[in-house]
Amino acid sequence: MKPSIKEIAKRLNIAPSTVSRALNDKHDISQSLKEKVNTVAKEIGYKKNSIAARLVNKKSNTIGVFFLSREHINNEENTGFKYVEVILDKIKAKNYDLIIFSVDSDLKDKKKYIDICSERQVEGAIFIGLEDTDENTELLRNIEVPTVILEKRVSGKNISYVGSDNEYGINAILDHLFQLGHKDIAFIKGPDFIECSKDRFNAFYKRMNSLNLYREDFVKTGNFRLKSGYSATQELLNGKDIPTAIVASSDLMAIGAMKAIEEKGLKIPDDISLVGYDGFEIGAFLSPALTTVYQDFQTMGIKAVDTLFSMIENNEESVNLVFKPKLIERKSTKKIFS
Amino acid sequence: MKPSIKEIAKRLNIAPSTVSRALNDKHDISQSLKEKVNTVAKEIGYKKNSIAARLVNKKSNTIGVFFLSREHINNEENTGFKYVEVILDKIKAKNYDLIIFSVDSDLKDKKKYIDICSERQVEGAIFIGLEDTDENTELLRNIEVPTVILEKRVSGKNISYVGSDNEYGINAILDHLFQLGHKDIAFIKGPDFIECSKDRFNAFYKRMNSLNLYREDFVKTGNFRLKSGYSATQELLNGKDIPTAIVASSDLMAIGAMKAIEEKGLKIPDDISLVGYDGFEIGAFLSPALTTVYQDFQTMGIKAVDTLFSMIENNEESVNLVFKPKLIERKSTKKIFS
DNA sequence: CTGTTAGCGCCTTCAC
DNA sequence: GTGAAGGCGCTAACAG
Repeated sequence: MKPSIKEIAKRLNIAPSTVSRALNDKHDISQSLKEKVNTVAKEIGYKKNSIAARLVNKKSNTIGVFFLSREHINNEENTGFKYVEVILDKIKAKNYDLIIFSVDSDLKDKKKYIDICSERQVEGAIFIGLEDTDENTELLRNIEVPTVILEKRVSGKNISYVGSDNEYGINAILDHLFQLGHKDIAFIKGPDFIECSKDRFNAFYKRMNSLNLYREDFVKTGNFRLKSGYSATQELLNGKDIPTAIVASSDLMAIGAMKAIEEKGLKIPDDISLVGYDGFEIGAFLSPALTTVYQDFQTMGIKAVDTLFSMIENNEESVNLVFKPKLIERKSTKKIFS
Repeated sequence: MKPSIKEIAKRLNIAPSTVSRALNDKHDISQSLKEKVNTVAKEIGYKKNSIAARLVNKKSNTIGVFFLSREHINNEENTGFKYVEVILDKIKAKNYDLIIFSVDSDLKDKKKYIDICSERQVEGAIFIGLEDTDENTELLRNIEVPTVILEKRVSGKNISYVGSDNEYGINAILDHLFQLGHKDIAFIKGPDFIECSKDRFNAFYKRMNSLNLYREDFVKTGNFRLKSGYSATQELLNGKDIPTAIVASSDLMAIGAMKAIEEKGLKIPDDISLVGYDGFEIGAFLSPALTTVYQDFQTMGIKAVDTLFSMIENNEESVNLVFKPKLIERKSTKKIFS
């Protein structure tokens, strides 16, 4: 049996409530008593039962982090982890606990996200990797606790959105390529069930089509993973015509593309230009160093938590935060001869 | 006010305890009542307060995951995330909640890990990235809840260890290099406060020294990150003698090394052989594809959770699980002319 | 300053 | 089958 507050009370012949107040360092307790209490507490190895405290305080001090879409995109290749990292630190810094929910059983239980939040009494929720196809999305709109959804626009009274301007990013890439004289530009899409992935393709389509440059045979679909970029590029290079530039909607797919291009005996950027998306640090170390669009996941994660807490603590309204990514020109793109 | 069990009881004119039993699908409640209760529960949007339930059940249903050492090694470069991923899924599949603790405030609060576990009433703990320098380690030995520590050997009644045989891995690399005729082998160490990092270096030292091949000027220290591999290699290549092979104790450092080697105008593997460590998928896509030692983080994570639950649920004793990594020969190593 | 009382929301005896 | 009572460990409100 773990020692409780009562045990301390008994030993000191005082009331449990007094012990509680002493332990919580309340003003109305004498210094000497506090010391005595703390001494005994240490002696018998007392540790507060935070579950009990949370029950009476009606405050769970917990944020629920939903880390989804990992059955489709995993580990090294999941940008979600980039958020998780800072989110973790920020939330802990606020002295909140953070409980992570994942697809696996939580979803297979057919538990609605919104119910999970209720049961666990979380005070706020953050969603990473919510997919378009997720049937749970509709229900989410009515969530009662402050919520931030990353990279997917879901409207709701308590829901804030933090995301990146994908159209801006794609246009930055295209501006760059156009400037270098490219017209035959291929695109490696990400999966359709991911909003940012669709956004990127749509931006590409819109711009290219408006310039009468869009060609369907220059579009292949991957899944953000290395291998898929590799195979998509193989298809591309085995087509009738070969593009002068390839835009991959993730850095990892771009790295896959590099391999396919190299195997085909082509040189980057001399024979073909290549652009990635995400701005992973590793891109700078490749040869050639990868031109890409940098997304500041760190800042976005921090802002997500800040937003969440201003909703929780200051009752502020939900907001939409859209960050502009930034083109990083490196060595994988080059002016075309024509 | 969220609806409670009492509310349902009132509406149905029955006792709260009956509602509780109905909701928990106990045997001694009539089917018809159960249905009625569930209907009303749904109507008024009742959600169990798991905090209250946990208090009376004296079961937190929670595993604490301590994800440390992230201030030193972050995001893309932290292999810890590879564990987190599977651990997350496995624990959720067991229907446990998982609360993540991180360095930041948890540690700066000067809270001992062991106290955090007590307060949160976690039923088990997993440590990822525990550093050698962590003053908390000593205290950990006496932890009362079943605990698994990854990649660091800490002995204690309730502590299991899951790790990788680093000496085996390094020897596999050296065997491979010796077979290719290399003798002037350089080593890029990881940081000293990480046990596996030290293990790898020690294994290197031991073997090389026993063969009278060890040279101090062929050893540089990095921090597992890309950049550090890059700079370490620069130093190496600017030395008086140049090694014929470089072993980096992480894939990421090896990738940094590649860049430095290339910049120096040297070719891999013709001028210099390079070996990584970890077996990141990306290594296969580099040019040349990176020879490395593969560690099955996935399996190790799974085993860690399995071990934890056999301690928790079946009261089994703590164990030490050591996995053998596997050399993957790719294109960055080559026979030497001499 | 400290003790008494009551209750957070739920679940488990023990009656009936 | 169902109801009543009590308590998990802690804290807030009110006395004194």
